[in-house]
Amino acid sequence: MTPEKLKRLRAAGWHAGTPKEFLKMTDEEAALVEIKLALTDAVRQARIKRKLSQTDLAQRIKSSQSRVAKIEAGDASVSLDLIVRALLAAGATKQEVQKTFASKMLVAA
Amino acid sequence: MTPEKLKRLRAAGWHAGTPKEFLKMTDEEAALVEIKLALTDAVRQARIKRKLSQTDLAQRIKSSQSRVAKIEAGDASVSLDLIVRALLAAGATKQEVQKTFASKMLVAA
DNA sequence: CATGTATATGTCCGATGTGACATATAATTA
DNA sequence: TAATTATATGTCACATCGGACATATACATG
Repeated sequence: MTPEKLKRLRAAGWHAGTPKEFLKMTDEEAALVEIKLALTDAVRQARIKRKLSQTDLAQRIKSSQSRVAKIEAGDASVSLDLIVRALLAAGATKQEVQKTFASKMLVAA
Repeated sequence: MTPEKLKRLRAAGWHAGTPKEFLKMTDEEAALVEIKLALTDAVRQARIKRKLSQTDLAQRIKSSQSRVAKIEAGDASVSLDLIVRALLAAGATKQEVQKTFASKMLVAA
């Protein structure tokens, strides 16, 4: 976990309060957050690649510019469902989404 | 879309009402549903592989047996977040998730 | 630097998801 | 087959999410 990423997580409201509480996240919780962040990055990349504004993308998913901004900021109030809907609407394929999921899974073995 | 899959989707509450309305799902919506169903299958596979009961898995994600049953049934009331949390808690590996997706895609393509 | 355009952030309340419970129906085993 | 254990399904009060709006800030480009 880089300081950079930690900073971003905190800014987006992922910490419960103190650093200790933050660090109490289980491996599974941490993995879910990583999956989400990887997907939000993918949303921004896909959107920019297709020269869409946040407002454009918002219309495609029947949402608002502010919510798209929150999606891309990795805001804690955004569900995985919404992130994936945005990603698909930004033109990502099913396969691309799958790849992101799989690549972030914990390798237990 | 096989009749089999259509039946399952309807049973799980995915149709809005009439078949026409059901078919009005956009490609993105349909893709999201397929992703969800592939992941719910992966949850069940991972859980059984590790000899966990639904109750066991429920405890791991601080939920209830009934909700785990709904996850695995592909119930429409279950979020992608919860599905992925269950998948991680069931100890699914990258390989298992990829395999599940791969098998789904053969049918979907 | 003013005007337009894109993005970021906070708030609110209606919509949706969730754990828990009750209970039904398998599936397993004594 | 009775008892036990596992899974399925419906319901509901409560929690979380989401669209919309206001507004701030950044970035163009005339």
